[in-house]
Amino acid sequence: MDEKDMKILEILMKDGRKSYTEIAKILETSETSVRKRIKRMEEEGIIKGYKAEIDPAKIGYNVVALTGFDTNPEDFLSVARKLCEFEEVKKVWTSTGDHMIMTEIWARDGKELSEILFDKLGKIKGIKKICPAIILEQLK
Amino acid sequence: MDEKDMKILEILMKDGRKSYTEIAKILETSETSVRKRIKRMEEEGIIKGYKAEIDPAKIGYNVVALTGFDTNPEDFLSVARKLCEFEEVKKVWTSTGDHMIMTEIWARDGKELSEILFDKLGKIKGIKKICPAIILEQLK
DNA sequence: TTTGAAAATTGGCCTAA
DNA sequence: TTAGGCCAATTTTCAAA
Repeated sequence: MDEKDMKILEILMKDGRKSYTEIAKILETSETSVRKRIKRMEEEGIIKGYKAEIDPAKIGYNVVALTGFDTNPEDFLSVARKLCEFEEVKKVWTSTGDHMIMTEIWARDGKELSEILFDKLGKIKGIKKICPAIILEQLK
Repeated sequence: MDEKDMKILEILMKDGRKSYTEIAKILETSETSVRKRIKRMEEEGIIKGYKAEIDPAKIGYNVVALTGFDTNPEDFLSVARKLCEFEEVKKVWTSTGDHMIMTEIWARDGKELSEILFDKLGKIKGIKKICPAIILEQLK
């Protein structure tokens, strides 16, 4: 990890499809150098992958909620792992603060969110409290 | 937006660098069809962009915090916009729930997080309360 | 670092539904 | 009018020298 690696990452964080050639042009180096650095960073897990960013509302997911889950301490990890298995649950973090588990959940509308939270996820053993915060807008 | 578009999106959400050719092979269709659909979805803003996913800890950002901000109602939007300007603030959402503004903030260590939150961001006019939750692990 | 072949991208033009 | 087939030119990728 040097200066050059860092610059490559900055570029790829903004545009994950930028070609090796273009990156090389920006850094004033060779395509080979850039490619080998990226390959290495992928292998080392520095670059975990590449994702297309989708606008959920434009494909019918009009309700996205940051949702905290509180659990009994002993069920904490099993609940977190279980949450990962659901397609609707796009992100799962364990964290300090108000809630031990934080998630991002996509739903088509409020009714569907309610079903996901309270019918599907609410049945997971060990959950004591569900705290949804509906996202109004993603500014960044 | 039909079935085929949806399948393309699912693939690109998992691997944003997959080539048109490969996607076409998976869907058993032509490269042209895939390419034109992706172009259209990019133009319509369904696909907002492509991003490399970086492991923050592996590049020295050992402390990532989901941080809620409370503001006076009249300063709400200006604070949210201001937060977007900081390099350390990777994501900004406005939301219902406990906090009107939620963010994801990267720092090298606890000391740096403290400086970012209370020296830099804390000075933004209108902020009433800062509620950081340090991420222990991103499971999904 | 350079070189060259294979693969992917891109644009234009065309047809069919 | 739109989705997609076809072809040709260019660019990118990737491995070997």
